[in-house]
Amino acid sequence: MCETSHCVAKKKNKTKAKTRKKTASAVRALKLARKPISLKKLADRLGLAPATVSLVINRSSVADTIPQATKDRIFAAARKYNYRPNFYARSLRTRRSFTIGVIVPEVSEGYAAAVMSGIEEHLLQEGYFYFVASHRHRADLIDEYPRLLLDRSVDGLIAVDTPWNHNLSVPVVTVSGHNNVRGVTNIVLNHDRAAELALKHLHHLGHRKIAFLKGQEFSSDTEARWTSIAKAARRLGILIKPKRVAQLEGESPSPEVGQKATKKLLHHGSDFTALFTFNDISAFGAIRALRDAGVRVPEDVSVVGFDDIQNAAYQNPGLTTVRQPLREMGRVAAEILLRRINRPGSELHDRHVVEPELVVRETTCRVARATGRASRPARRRS
Amino acid sequence: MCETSHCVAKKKNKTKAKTRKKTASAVRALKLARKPISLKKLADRLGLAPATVSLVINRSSVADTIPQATKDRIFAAARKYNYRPNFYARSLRTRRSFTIGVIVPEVSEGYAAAVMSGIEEHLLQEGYFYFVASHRHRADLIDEYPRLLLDRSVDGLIAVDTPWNHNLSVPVVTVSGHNNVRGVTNIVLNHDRAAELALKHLHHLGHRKIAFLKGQEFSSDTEARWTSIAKAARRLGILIKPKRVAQLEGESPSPEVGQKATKKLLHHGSDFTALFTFNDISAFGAIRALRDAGVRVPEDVSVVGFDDIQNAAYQNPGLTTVRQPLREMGRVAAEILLRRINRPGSELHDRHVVEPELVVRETTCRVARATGRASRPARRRS
DNA sequence: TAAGGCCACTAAATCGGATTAGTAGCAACT
DNA sequence: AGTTGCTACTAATCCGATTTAGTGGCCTTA
Repeated sequence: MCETSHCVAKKKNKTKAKTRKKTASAVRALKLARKPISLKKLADRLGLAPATVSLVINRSSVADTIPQATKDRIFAAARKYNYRPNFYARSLRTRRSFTIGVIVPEVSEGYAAAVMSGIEEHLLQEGYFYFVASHRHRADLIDEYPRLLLDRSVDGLIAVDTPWNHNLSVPVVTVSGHNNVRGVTNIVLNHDRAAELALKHLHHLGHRKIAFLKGQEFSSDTEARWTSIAKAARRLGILIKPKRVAQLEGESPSPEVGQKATKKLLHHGSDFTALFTFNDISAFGAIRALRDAGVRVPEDVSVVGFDDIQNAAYQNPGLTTVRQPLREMGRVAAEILLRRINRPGSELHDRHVVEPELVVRETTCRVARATGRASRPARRRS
Repeated sequence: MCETSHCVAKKKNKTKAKTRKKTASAVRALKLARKPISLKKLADRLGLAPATVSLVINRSSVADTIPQATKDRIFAAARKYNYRPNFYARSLRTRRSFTIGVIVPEVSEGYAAAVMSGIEEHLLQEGYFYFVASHRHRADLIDEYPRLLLDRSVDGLIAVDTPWNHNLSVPVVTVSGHNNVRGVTNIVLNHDRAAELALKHLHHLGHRKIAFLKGQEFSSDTEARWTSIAKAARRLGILIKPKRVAQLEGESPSPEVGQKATKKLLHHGSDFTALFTFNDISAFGAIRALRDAGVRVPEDVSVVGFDDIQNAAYQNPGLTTVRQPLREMGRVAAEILLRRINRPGSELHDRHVVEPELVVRETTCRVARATGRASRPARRRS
């Protein structure tokens, strides 16, 4: 099957090379492309049975005894008439679609986009295509899309940052899903390590009063991340005061949610010298809120983000953040999924852990010596 | 056909509601979902012919004379056995896939992601799914993907920011494509207006020495944008010195390319009080380069970006930029495409123009009075 | 010369629906 | 009594491949 698609791809390239030379044949090829020739007609032209042509083109072992001369004739004709197998007919028969479904909260947002990029890289290279469905955290869509995708006979599913409790008939891999559903492979970050990296960094810089932006309820990373933070904090002797914790609220993938949460923190007179946010996007908003309140970053408050999305590096100041290897997570997800699709028997790990990395830029610095609490009482504008 | 998918969707919802109540039936539904029942078997159970069931389920007008009682029986059975039509069988017969292909340079980049988000919004709501293929500016992939997608029997194609000279057998809509291929609808920004907005703004602020970051060769907007800028500059009496123009180079979708180009500008001793970049991403890089060279933004050099991607507003300082309604462009592209697919006869406009909007934030300000040239001779670090 | 084996294919079933032309049965009308 | 018309369906073909179980012809070998 895989061979088939390769073969087709090759054929096409040759056709292309040819059409480039002659305009006349290019036009013909174009016309033919309009209404592709069917296997049956191709066989007719060749004076062979469809079965023979099919076997040869698919390099089936049944065709081993067919002389090379005939095979060549068949390939030549396929090229000449620009034969392209009808995908639906083939899928109908083989019950394989070489298509997978990808479910994300929102395409236009850095996190999912980066993961998708990794997914795509592996998938397209293996001859698969993928459907994207973004649910924008709407419960009904989270429920419906898996079915809709299944209706489309996807060979497998990848759910990114999406709660998952379906038990489907096709292999499923989740990225940062934290539900334990049997048969689902989870690609997850080592959150313990991530929390440790961030908090150790802040601790080294002298920070003790650390505030947190906790993720939205619906984000599947929120719980795991928070548990890890609590653990790491305890280990380092950092006290997490409820007053210094704000939860992100709202489904918008924009920095505003971080800005709002931070405003709330400031409003409640919480004092802190550092802020560890749930993701980079909310860090951007947080920095904006801090600046608006006359708090300097990092002189008054250090900020550590999470994810290291595209332009975290190009914020001003450059954002210190915990990098998730998002692209890699996507790629690994695709790899594992394809392996499970193509080797159904193979043993199945229910999680694959990837490691975070601390990227120190310019939003963190040593806590101000004099007071030990750099943040002045928040003075909110407007 | 459309009705069909609606019908199926509705049916599913009901099933769902039911399964929620009883766990037993939920399990059964699940088991059935594993190996969906076929139309033929369903018809057998009903003691009817497959044709009848098909006609009723698809609400064909041929079934008008069938008594409601029978129809109800059929729907009830479909629900009970969780009948879901095989998508490939159906597509094979009807030659409609309710799938379209979207070709973008790179998914994980703000521009394409925003457009995709708009595309998706309309598409999914109309019962379509879409394949994404990102070519990363590789010529071979730009050439190959349309064919590959066509092999998958997509009903139409949307090409985002991608040069296009294919003449395909399905409707095609491009977003910011600037090639004139017959039968292809182009969604384009009013670049004349965009250039005018940006330059007038800078002109009003007293800027006369304006530098430009021109887009990469491969970006399909580059030419049109540049032509518009030249026109607008002439009208405003702004002289465009070649020394003040740098072209973005490299295929990376990261701010680095803007940073590099700006460094070059500074390195060549170009003096300017404002910089108009090709897009926001490169503006981020440019600001970084300026700051690294000890040039303050906006006090020494004003910067205007282009696109208004997600966190342009959350840069520090907030980026003044020309907004493209990217989401809307995607949505319109999808709308036009579906219209062309579903009403092949309808008249076909070869372009649809959308309007830009200037978003003034904090990277532009009045040119320094004293000298009329705010930028100090560039002193590069490292 | 009968049996066996190989070569080069092919016939036919199948995947799961959509669709068109038709038909059996009955009532109403002329 | 025959025709028409309607109701309620169905038979059969088709979409375009894949795949299994052959098959006819020729060459060996015992």
